[in-house]
Amino acid sequence: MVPRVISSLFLEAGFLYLKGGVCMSYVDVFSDIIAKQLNGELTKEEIMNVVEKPKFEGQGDLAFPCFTLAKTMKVAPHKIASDLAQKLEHPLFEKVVSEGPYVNGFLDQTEVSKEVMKTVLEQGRNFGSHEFGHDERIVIDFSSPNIAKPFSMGHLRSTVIGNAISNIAEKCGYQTVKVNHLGDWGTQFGKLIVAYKLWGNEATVREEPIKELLSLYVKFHEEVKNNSDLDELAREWFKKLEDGDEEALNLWRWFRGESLKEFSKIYELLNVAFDSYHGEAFYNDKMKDTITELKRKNLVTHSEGAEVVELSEFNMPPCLLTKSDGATLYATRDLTAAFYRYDNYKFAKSLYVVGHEQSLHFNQLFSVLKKGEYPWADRLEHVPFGFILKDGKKMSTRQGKVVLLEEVIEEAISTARNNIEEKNPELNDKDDVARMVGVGAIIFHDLKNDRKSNIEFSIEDMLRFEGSTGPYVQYTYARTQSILRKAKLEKISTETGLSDPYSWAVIKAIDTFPKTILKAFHGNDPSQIAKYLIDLCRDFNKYYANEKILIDDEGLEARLALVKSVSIVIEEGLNLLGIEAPKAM
RNA sequence: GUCCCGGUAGCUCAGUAGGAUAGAGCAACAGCCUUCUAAGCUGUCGGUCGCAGGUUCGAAUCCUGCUCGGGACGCCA
Repeated sequence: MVPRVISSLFLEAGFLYLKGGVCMSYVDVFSDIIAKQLNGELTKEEIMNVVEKPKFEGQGDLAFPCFTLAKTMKVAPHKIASDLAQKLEHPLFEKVVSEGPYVNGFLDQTEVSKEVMKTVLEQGRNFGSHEFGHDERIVIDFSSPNIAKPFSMGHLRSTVIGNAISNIAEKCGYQTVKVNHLGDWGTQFGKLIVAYKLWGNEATVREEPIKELLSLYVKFHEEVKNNSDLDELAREWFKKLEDGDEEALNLWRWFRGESLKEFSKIYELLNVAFDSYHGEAFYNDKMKDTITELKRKNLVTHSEGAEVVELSEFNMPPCLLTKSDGATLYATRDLTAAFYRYDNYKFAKSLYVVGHEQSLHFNQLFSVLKKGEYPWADRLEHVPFGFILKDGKKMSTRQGKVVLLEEVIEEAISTARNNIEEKNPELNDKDDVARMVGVGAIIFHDLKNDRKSNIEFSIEDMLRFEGSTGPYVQYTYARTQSILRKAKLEKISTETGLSDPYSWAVIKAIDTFPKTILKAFHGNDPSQIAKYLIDLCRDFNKYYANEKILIDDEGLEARLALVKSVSIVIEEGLNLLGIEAPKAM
């Protein structure tokens, strides 16, 4: 077995246990004592491979299935399990029993809970952090809205997914470069300039820039149906823009500035910041070099007046670099950006958080770089996500079918505000908390499901604050804070453990946090953390409902240690998703 | 036509290096606040895991075919 597999298994095991300076996992211990009884029938590693979590409550904490053993030993699996279980014992295990073909191990809850809480309280916010990133750089291209178009629900996905992936990467020891690759160049500006010159006027645009520019854009697409000359005109104006025509450039600068002002309001609400706003226009004067470079590598051929890179060996259509009129294309700009980013950041990974409808485009992009044999070509990765659908169909800017993110956020905040007035009118900082909760609801709603699946737009779902939602997690956090305030303890000791079934579920959940972060990182999948938080909160709320915490007895400190541990993990988990945790709500 | 996603409870979705009796939330119904925040907790109802084969001791999970929905497929981004 290769070392990487062993180390990943080791991390997967969870339950890290320190004794005598040797880091042991509970899976490790369990597998070890089984291996010793099997006299070489299976190695410890093979056993670790199949050890799993029992399916049902009351079946213990670790399970070893005996099916494969039954084959080689030619003995019925339940017989093997019961023989084996009788011989297994270890101080960390309260008992080991067989159930059908499984050997189930029960951990000593008092000892393990003490260990877990101690680790969390000592490490605090660093609990769950990893160091394998070694400060290498990951470039993340995300959000990337189009100038002169409204910030739609679709851009929200890229923004919150990219932001969360960035936080998770940092938690794993990487440095991140967050790039907002603004859609501030392209034929759409030709269209917009034409539309503005034909039907627009300055005063209206100044008053409500995004709204007016959008309606001009929509009008262009309506008119072009009856007048195909408009398309040609738009192409000409874009060409002028690329050639540095003053009138075109001035309009472009104006539209871009107004758009950025609007976007920054949204980023402020979402609490997202970028390291670079180099959009497509930034690469305008660098594209000649790209084409020269690709020609130097003999990659460029001519086809129907256009310059392309043939990709038939990758079973893909060719990648177009220039149109027959000489103007560049989307792919040219993305290639240029890839070169620029590698030269400037020497990234270990470069991610593109962009909708899955662009999968072909990115595959072409990566294939061009592979064909050019750039050694870093395989460090680029497309992180696709599904659409936000309206009535089962993709929303289209061209037809004006968009839902504006800012309006949705405002509505979420005011709903949160109403809830506060109703449920907790004495609360301080109502506006601030309402903002955290409203925005948290929207971000969580977007992140809780697999990013690849399409989402049917539903304002009702987004404004739901009960069940598997952001506010549910935030509420659970507020509960922990309320208890800790009332307890008035300066330092919580972890000299005693816990052994009731409700706290045990919480302890086991806390313990899987580091592993959940690994899973989220490797899959570029923030939903792992969202789902984890829901599970943790459910376990904690059950504990809260069934065990009285603030009783002055010998178990008080252990219970408070649990509450404190939970609060640390929830806060950190929410922050990784880009959500704030209110102290009260 | 080719390629890429997806089909699990009425709705929204978890669940894949194959494992025990398929899980949540919402909705519906029934309970729990003189006791740590009821944005919570508990219970009831609810499923031929799209269809058909195959591999296996064992398949929602792996393979093949089919079907349905969405998307992409040279001068848009």
